[in-house]
Amino acid sequence: MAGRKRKTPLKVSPARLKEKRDNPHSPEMEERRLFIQDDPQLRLGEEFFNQPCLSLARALLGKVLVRRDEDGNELRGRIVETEAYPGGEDKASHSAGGKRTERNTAMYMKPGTIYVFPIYGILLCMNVSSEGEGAAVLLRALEPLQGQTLMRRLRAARRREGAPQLKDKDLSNGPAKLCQALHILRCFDRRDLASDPDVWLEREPDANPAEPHDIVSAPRVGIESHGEWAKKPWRFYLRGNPCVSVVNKDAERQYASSTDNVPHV
DNA sequence: ATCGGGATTGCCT
DNA sequence: GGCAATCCCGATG
Repeated sequence: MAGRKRKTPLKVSPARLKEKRDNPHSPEMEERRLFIQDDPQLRLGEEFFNQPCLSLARALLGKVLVRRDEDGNELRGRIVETEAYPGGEDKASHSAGGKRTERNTAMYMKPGTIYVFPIYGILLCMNVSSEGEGAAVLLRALEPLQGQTLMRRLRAARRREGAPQLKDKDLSNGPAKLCQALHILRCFDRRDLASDPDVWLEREPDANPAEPHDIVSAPRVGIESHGEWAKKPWRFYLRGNPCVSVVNKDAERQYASSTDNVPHV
């Protein structure tokens, strides 16, 4: 497929965009989808992943995770929420204290390596290794961009028969949900995002450097038992995005916007 | 060989 | 908001 480029970015007010996102069949969403094409220029290479854990966790926000299945269908979701697990002293990390096991091997592999681990029996979570010994970033939520119909089918497998259809924003708003929606499997563990044919990352097709992301940083979720480490504000998400799994109002009050989290008043 | 717990989800009240 | 589901992994004996 030839890489068709959009001439002018789609301009929609945030409130309007939120409304549109909830409707997968709105003209805006259809148009957005049409402009998404397989374009090698967009794929992120190994240099992108080679940065410190917290830095990578922020840099991943807005990037597009792409999954190409065996029939050539491409599923796309924009990363809207991540968590950093730098390892070392961090008790919440699978690599705490430099611990190495069969399961967490991928955390020690080169930046850009995928770490997939099973949780609660049936579910999976996906991480991306960063620079640093045993450091990785957990992907927690995506905003579906392409392939919503297939995502809905993949997600329906675990749900009660006759349950109402999932809204777009509920397809991948959680770490295990995004693995289901993009058909990320256990066998993807230890694969390289920079070179794998089935899964990769792309830049935002119409990112505007003049408008940096409004990033909220908050404590990570689901690790309350790890004392002081549970308080570190190492979860990052795009403020106001409807696909974020858990909104932290305290964190949003405490910090003004932007990419640097300068305390506000 | 056994045992305890987990970076969650979905359904029920 | 509560709570069961579900099983693999890693630690321990």
